[in-house]
Amino acid sequence: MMTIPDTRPYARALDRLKAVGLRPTRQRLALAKLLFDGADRHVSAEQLHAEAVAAEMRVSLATVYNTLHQFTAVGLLREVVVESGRAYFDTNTTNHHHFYHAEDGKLVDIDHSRLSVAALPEPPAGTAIDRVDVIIRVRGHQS
Amino acid sequence: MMTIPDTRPYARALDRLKAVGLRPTRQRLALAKLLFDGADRHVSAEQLHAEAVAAEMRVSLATVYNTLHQFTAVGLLREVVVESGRAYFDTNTTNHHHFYHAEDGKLVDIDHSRLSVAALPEPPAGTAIDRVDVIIRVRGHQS
DNA sequence: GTGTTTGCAAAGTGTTTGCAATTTA
DNA sequence: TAAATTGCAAACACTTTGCAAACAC
Repeated sequence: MMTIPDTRPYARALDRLKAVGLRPTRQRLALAKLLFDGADRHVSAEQLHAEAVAAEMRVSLATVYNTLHQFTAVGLLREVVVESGRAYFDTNTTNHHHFYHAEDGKLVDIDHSRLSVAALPEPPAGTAIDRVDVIIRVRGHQS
Repeated sequence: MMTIPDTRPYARALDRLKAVGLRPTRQRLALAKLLFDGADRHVSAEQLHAEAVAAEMRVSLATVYNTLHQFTAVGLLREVVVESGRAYFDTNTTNHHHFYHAEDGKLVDIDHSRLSVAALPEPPAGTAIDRVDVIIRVRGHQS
């Protein structure tokens, strides 16, 4: 089955923004396009900003931060914490987990169906489970 | 069964340092005492520094950072990443997991035996699993 | 027009580093 | 005395904020 290429380059990004009720500003459209047109991805603010600059989209780093947080707040992105000192955002907002390769800062999704966390213990008194994150830290093999 | 109180307040800390081959300086002894004399705990550098200052132990924040990393390097501590922007260190170095309560920054251990991660998927080509971290994020109930 | 969003530069947070002075073995 | 360790202050990396100008509706 083939996909017909979209002739209006920002159409998809526009739809996404409309769907969540965020004003489709030039900057938000540009970032949404980078993030959502294509396969799922994991980005840091600096990375995304660099890409936007490389693609001649004029966006400030402050706006990239704001936008990533707004997108996260409305459920378009999910924040992944793997390293203190750098925030990653994941375009895959379904229930899933991650491999993390610290040496090169790369994340790889693990579908929820491929890993099961059995028998969750009772949370501390007065609290309820919000979400379960599994991070499998990996390293380059040595044989 | 009762424990006889230790009359030499730094004896345990001293033994720990000797065991891993770190010079027992005044600062390291003080921090080891705060960390290891008592139940397992989770601390950030700022927290530990504040405690040391409160206990009249003269230690600079830079030394607290250095010491936490040295202790981690020799296996006396384990770093727990739950929040970008703040590093936590855990005195429990056994294989276990965590509840994390973001609102008050508190961690609670989950013994390895109380939670099982079944059927780990194959790591990406060229990598091997280093360690598996499960973080269960919790929030104060609303009924 | 009115309220929202942006970009800049400044401020903030947590952490690391260079190096002279101090301490340990 | 030689080598390791400390503390300070400066530097750092990443992130957030205040506010005037620009933009969307």
